Amino acid sequence: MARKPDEHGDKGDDATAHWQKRSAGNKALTKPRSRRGGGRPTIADVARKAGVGAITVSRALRDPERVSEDLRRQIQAAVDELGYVPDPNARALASARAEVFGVLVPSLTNNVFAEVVRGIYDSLSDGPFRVQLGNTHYSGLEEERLLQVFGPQRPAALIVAGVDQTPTARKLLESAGCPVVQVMETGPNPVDMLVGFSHFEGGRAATEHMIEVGYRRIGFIGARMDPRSQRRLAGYRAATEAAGLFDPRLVTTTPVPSSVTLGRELFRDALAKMPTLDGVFCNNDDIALGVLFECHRAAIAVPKSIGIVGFNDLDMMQSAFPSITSVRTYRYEIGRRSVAMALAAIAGKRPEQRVVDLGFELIRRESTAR
Amino acid sequence: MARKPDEHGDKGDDATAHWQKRSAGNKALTKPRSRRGGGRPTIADVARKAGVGAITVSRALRDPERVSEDLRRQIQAAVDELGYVPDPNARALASARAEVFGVLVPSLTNNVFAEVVRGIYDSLSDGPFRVQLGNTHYSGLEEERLLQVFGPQRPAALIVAGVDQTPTARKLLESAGCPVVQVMETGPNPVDMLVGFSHFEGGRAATEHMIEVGYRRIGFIGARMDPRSQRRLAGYRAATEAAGLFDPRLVTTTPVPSSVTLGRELFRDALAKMPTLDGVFCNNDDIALGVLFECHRAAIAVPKSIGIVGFNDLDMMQSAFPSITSVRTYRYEIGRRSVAMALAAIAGKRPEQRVVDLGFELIRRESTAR
DNA sequence: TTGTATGCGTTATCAA
DNA sequence: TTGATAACGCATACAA
Repeated sequence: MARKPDEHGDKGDDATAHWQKRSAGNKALTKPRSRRGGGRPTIADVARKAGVGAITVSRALRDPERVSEDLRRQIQAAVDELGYVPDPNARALASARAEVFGVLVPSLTNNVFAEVVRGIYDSLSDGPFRVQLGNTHYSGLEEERLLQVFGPQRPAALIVAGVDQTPTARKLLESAGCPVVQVMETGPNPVDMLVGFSHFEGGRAATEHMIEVGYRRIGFIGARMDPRSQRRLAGYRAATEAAGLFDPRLVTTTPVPSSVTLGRELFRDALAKMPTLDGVFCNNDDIALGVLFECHRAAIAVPKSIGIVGFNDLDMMQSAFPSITSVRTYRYEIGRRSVAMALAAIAGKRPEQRVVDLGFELIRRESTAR
Repeated sequence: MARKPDEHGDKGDDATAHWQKRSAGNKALTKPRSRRGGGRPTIADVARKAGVGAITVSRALRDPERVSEDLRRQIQAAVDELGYVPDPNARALASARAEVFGVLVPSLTNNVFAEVVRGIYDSLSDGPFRVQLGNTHYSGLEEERLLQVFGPQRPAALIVAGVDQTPTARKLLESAGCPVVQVMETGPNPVDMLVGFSHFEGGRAATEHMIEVGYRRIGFIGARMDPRSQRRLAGYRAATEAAGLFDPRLVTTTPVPSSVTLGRELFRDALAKMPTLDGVFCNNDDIALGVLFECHRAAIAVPKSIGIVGFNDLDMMQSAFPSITSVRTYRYEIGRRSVAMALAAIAGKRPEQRVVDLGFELIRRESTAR
């Protein structure tokens, strides 16, 4: 039952848009009273009304402490009456610094980064800072390009996902002239500040858990395989090798973007390649869910015949049947923390810890309850 | 197995950040050579190097047609050599128009809006426009506040989710002085332009399908219940009433944000309230998945004992076991289309159709295969 | 604590 | 087609 109506226009409206109408009668107003159509009040208007200098208004708005009680009140009254709002562009131009946080993430729809971004937004919604969000599509080149676009804007801070910037990107970050926070990972050489956790350790902990509860032919299934997934795989490998359980044929990966459906397919592949498989550590929760569904469909008992572990601990992991063991990470908190650190740096109080590891937690559930 | 390492600072680094170092030796350079530390090349530098006026450089960059072949080449050479990039803030100030799309969505993590946003970003990544994203948290007041913040920036266009703006918000949109596109819904009185689909018809189609295949005690389960969900519910009600099947006790809703876990709980509630339930139309796919999991857990046969229909058709619907019937919507395409319409309006070619209905499609799957 | 002069980098206006 | 001049709205530097 598809419903895709023909597109229909409005009844004959003239070609002029509502928002263009205003430019109609403005022709011969002789007075060179600004090119702007809007005629929004400026700081000068406020100053005049309050009977003070423009700079005093500017100060009263940005740093009330530095203006006497009296004037502050007069100015506030004038501001309210006129409905004055500072022009962020003029402000940025004059101060050589925009009240903007540049944020670069590899994906907008991947829930993991969406959570980080949400944390950033929530932390910034109070203050004067806007957010300039960029989608790198998991591409280093895109990242470079976006950094080049962000630069001229003179952002107040930069928050970027990951620690694997290209040399060019890294150089751009270092010369950005503002605090930089790398998020979602830990690593040895932060450009400036860093908040995240160890994907390697997360992968290792997940795998060790499976070994501990008795799984012996544990596969790794991973999609997209970005640097973070590579590190989870490395953690998996470290754990299986330590237990003498590693076998390259147990590893199934693809650069294809992750999805539940892909999880099903990869699991089928893995099983075909390695019929004795008795457990899988998945790249992420979508893949894990796909594995679970495929097990249902193929009537493979979970956790008895196959154990499953995911990564990130999305809400659905706890509700799945059986519920799925996963590595819980603190994405929202990472977003919040990154802003807090940047804000501190902007305020001149650089945080003592430039590297913050928020850790993770393995949540054991039915999918590995042997 | 939690791993939450103590936070550790860097080895004693002085309090000065890398990005502040540069301000060190700039003290007595006597020459009032700009307050800016960076000393990035300006349009004047390019003009000098190319031996032309600044305004010609400006024109050559924005509208090459209006500059002679010769000068254009010289200017381009100078630009490349100097690595000149226009300052967006200065540009915005001088032209009274920022190359920014303001985008307002109720949630950053809800996949539905994330897809719309992704469509918007992908459509805008080529051109000069930046995106200013705002999260309204499903609140009309937040929306007003964000609109007030966006206004002074003089955005080139505004894209907002939904058609239920408060009167104040609507006024702000109308007086924004730029094209406005409302997305995700259809409706009678667009502020300017509109692209979406009918949630009412989607809800009705889903319900009619369930009736058609033989379900008789069909419940509605809905979380969050934003205006779009309300319309889906209205569609459900229209269909059940038309068939003489409506009963208020079949409806289970909550303002609580949606999640898979919540889906399980609401389904339990619904079943307790109405043990004869034989099908549920869910608000969205997360809820539907929760219902499915709860059915598994309670050993309720799907689709035999209970039929399930979701909304939006996320990828996991096709992979679930059994696969879940859902109403497919075109979020990404809505995002792209909204940008295309805004861009056309900016270019002075307002699209003939100011209202675009992208429709939906009911995807029948195992969860309703009676 | 407050004000004056000036600059920020770019584009609109108008004339050539 | 090109250019000189004057905004654009605000903040810095410095003086009062």
